[in-house]
Amino acid sequence: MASLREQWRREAMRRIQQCALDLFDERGFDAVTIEEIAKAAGVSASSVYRYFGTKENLVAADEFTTLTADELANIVDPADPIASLLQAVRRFESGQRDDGPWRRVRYFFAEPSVRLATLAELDRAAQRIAPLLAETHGATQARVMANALVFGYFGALERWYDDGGQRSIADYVEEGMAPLRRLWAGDQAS
Amino acid sequence: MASLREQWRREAMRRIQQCALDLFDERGFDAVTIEEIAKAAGVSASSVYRYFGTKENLVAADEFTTLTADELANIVDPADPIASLLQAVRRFESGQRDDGPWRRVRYFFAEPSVRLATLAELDRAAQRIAPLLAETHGATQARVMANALVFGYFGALERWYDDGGQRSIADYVEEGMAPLRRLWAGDQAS
DNA sequence: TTTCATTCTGACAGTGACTATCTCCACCTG
DNA sequence: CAGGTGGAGATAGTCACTGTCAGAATGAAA
Repeated sequence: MASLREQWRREAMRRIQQCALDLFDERGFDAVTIEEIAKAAGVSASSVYRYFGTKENLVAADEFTTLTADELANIVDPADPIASLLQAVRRFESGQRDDGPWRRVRYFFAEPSVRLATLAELDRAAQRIAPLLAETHGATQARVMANALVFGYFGALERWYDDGGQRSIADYVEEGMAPLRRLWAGDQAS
Repeated sequence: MASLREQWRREAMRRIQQCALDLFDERGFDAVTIEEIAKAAGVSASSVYRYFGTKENLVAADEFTTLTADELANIVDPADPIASLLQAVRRFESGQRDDGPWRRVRYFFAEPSVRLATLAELDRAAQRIAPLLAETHGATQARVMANALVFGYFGALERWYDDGGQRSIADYVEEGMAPLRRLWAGDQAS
C-alpha cells in the first residue's frame, strides 16, 4: 500500500510545508510567492497546487482532513464528543514536531487569509461529524451541535493564542467547552 | 447626516448588488467578471471593489456587519441571546424584498467561495458578540458560546437550505438551537 | 459667486494566485 | 521487458485584487 509513489509524495508534501513555513517565518506570508516555495522545495509550482490546492492550505492543511469516514466514526463518541475532542487535542499537542503547535497555529490567527482557510477546514469537519451526532438528536439539532462543537473549539483555540500559547490548548478547550458538555450529560442518563 | 454623497453611495451599492445577482442568476457566479458587473451597474470596477472589497461580498455582505457596537449591544440580550437571534431572524425574513431570502442565501451554500465569505462574516460577528456574553461567563467560555451561537445558526440555516427553503428560517433556528438554549436557562435562575 | 480643501471616482498598470493543457518520464502490471 | 497509466514539469492564460494618480463633484469659507 505504501507504494513508492505514495511514499515520495508524502515526503514531498512534508518538505514543501517545511520550506513554506521557513519562508513565511522569515519574510511574512504575503511576501512569499508559490514559485519561491516550489523552488526552495525543489518541485514545480504545479505540484504545490496539486498537493495543497491553495497557498493558505500550506499552513491550514490538517491531518484531520485526511481521515476516512470509518476512522472518524471510531474517534468521535456520540455520547460525549467533547471528551473525544479533548483526546484528539492532547494527541495533537504531543504529536507535533519539536517546535510545538505554535509555529503553525500562529498563522491561523495572525494571517487573515489563513484564518479563513481554517474556518473552511472546520466547516468541512462539522459536515462530516453531524451525521455521527444524529443518533441522539434530530438532523437539524445534530447539525447545530456539530457546528457548536467544532467552532467552539476554534474559539477556545483562539483564546489560547491570545494568551500567548503558554498553557496547553487542552486546558482552554476543557474550560471553555465545559458548558457545552452539559448538553450531552443529559443524554447519558436516558 | 444622510448627505448627498452618502445617499448616492447607498443607492449605488444597492444597484450594483442587484445587477450582480441578476448576472449570477443568469450565467453563474464564476462566469461573471467584476468588470461586467461594473458595466451593467454603470460604475467602474474600482468602485465595486471600494464598496464591497471582494466578489463574494457582493452576495455575502450582510446588513448585520454595519451595525455599530451600541446597536449590537441593544439587540443582544446576554441572558437569552437565542431569543435575540430569533427576533433578528424573523425581522430579516420579513424585511427582504419581494423575492425573499432565498435568492441571496442560495449562494451561501451553492457557491463554495461565497460560503467561505459567509463564514468570515459570522466569524467577525462572533468576535463582536463574545464580549457581550462575558458578563455571565468567563472570557474563554464566552468566546466558545459566541461561536456556538453564531455558527450554530449557520448550521440551522443550511438545514433550511437543504430542505429547499419551504418552511421559515426561524423554524429551523428554533428547533435546531433548542438544546443550546438550555445553557442560558440556568443563568436566569441565578 | 468665487475659491479652496476634501473626498470620491474612473483609468491604468501591475502582481500573483490559480487553471487548463500538453508533453514526457517514472512507476506498476502482465 | 513491453505497453499502459498516472503523476510531474512547463507554459500560457485568466482574473481577482492592489496601488497610484489625475480629475470631477461636493461642501465650506471668503
